[in-house]
Amino acid sequence: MDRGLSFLSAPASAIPETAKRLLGWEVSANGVTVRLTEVEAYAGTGEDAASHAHRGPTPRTQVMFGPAGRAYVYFVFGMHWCLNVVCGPEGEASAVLLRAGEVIGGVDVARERRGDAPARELARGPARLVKTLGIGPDANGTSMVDGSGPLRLSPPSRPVPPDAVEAGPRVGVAGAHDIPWRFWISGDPTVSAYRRHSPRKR
DNA sequence: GCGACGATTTCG
DNA sequence: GAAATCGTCGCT
Repeated sequence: MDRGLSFLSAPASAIPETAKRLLGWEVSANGVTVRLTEVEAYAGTGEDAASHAHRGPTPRTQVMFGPAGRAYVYFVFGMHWCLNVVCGPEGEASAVLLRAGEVIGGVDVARERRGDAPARELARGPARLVKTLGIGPDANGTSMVDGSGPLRLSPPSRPVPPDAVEAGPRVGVAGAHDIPWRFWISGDPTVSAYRRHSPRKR
């Protein structure tokens, strides 16, 4: 893996650092380019109660155990899709959830998919980001780094200074509130709002 | 086979 | 605050 992407394959224990380094990277698909402003790190089996891979591999999480640089796309709440970049060595599950970004290319195309929304809200939230990119379940398991799939991950046009990165608890997770594995660019208007997990009513 | 529960968004 | 809406996974 070239183009400065080798850090994606770092050991799963380094997943928070890997997530941080993805801020400012650009994701392109179907005519839209998004600059990542908010991400979350998820570790593998037994290490992270909030990770889909926490209890070991399942049919859904198979791709998380594969090589780094592939897309892990999952369905949530009966209506939304979310996109992760699979990280770590093959066999170890870890991934970075792409939570939000700034649309820096193809704003008109993004608007067609998202409807009339302020520019900063086009990719503000993981499901909105997926919709803006025009991808879906077909992208699950495809490479984001070799051009063979609809997605392409590229280095930042502008670097993000390390001191511009803030960290906090992940959004909407049921447990592991003590783990500050959500990272975002400080003060960026495209970063989504923090919401704590809300249990369903009986 | 069944049922509880989401790494969310949108509307009221 | 609460609904919408359905695939997944563990088994109450």
